[in-house]
Amino acid sequence: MKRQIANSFLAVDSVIFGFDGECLRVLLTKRLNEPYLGYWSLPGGLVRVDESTAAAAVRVLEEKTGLKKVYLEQLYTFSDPDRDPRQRIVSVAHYALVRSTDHAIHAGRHTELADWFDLDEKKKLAFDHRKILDLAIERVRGQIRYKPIGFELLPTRFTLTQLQKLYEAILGTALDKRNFRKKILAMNLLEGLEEKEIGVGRKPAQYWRFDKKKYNELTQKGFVFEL
Amino acid sequence: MKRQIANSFLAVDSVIFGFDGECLRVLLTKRLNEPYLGYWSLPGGLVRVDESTAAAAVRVLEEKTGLKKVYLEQLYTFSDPDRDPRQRIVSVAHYALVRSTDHAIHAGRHTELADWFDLDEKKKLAFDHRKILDLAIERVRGQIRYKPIGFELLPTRFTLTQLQKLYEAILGTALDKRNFRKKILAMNLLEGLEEKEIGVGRKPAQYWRFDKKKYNELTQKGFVFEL
DNA sequence: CCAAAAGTGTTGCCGGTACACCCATGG
DNA sequence: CCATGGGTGTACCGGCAACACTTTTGG
Repeated sequence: MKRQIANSFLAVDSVIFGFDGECLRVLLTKRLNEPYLGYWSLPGGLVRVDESTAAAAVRVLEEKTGLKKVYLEQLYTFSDPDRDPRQRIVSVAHYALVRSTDHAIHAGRHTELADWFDLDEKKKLAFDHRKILDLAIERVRGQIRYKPIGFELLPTRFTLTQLQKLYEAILGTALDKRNFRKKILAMNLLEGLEEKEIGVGRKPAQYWRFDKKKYNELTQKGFVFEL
Repeated sequence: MKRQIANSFLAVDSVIFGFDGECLRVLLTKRLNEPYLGYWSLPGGLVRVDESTAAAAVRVLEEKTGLKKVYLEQLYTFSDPDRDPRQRIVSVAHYALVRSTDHAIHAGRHTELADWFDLDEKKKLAFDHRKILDLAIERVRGQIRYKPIGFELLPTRFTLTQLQKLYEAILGTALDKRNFRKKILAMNLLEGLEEKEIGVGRKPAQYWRFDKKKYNELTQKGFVFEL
């Protein structure tokens, strides 16, 4: 009954987060086969025999979205023997943070039907993917407070208002503009750029850039990011 | 060359922490076979075909130490194709916190050579187990601050000094006695017991108990443990 | 000149930290 | 009566939260 080809045991599934300026979103793909035909699911694939799961996640992500060099981290390994009705498949779930939700989806459309979904649209997903997604959300909520991962979701050049909107979207709370700016600028991790917004019918905002090098230096000296 | 029996792909390795009253320690087992014959290694074993990795970790832990019902959590999945020189084995690492280091080791001795080691004894371990151990230490250091996992390492009845010693051992810093007590007692999660120490040549200390039920209630209301 | 978002300082409060002495017991 | 660790209160300081108005641009 259980046709267990060695490497079909191990899979990766990725929770790919993007930010549209207002909401945090996840990239889902529509299943074209049984089981769960027609359901939305997390993009994933089998791990090859001589590939680490991290490498597999990177590969699958590029296959589905065309994106390379995204922030990718292991989330949790799901191993309930019944999580796939066909046969046992252990899945090492990862989560990814990508900039520019637009770019990702175009590349994905070539192969499969993929789309971005709002997080609070509590759609029913294939397999145990709802559980995986919920865990990923919880993880991102936890990490955003004390790791500067938010910048992975924004263009390299961003305004403080964009950054604040992002934090508000992820944490689900409103933040005070002045306090937010004070705190984030006090860390000295943002480099102010000369350029400003143009063509907006209002006072143009300054652009900023996250100084990853400085962050790494400070971290080694015991500094901890916290917002 | 690669004799890949299906379920031999997946293993669990456990980092089992105990506390001896002074230092945090790990339980290691001595390898009786090649490769790494004679090296110390994390206790581990293969995952059975219809068993989740969590179940496998619980089973292996009981086989090696005789302990049941310990605090056990998934840590990370290690999947470098070359991590085992014989063949590819993906390992889902867990970490466990056990009370009473004495009890654990006796049960273990029946089957294999096992012993507790001080954390800063940077012994060379088999496979990538040093990496796993280091990650586990980091994880415990991070979690002890905002999850009440410390109590899993102490007897159910403990003194505040024991608790403080534990925190100092894990965090690697000295803590102020008065501030420590104030903060932990202010959370209202410790229940003071009538009994006191006996037979010590000094003022006897009061015993306390961690009220897990109250913790769960508070947590649901948004309370977060933090020390 | 109007609409829209950008940008900017001060104050009160709470919580964290620093710090030293008396107490109860066994031997 | 001595040694040992148990147990307790206060004062200062810094960081966090609350809060409203002026500025700059495009249309």
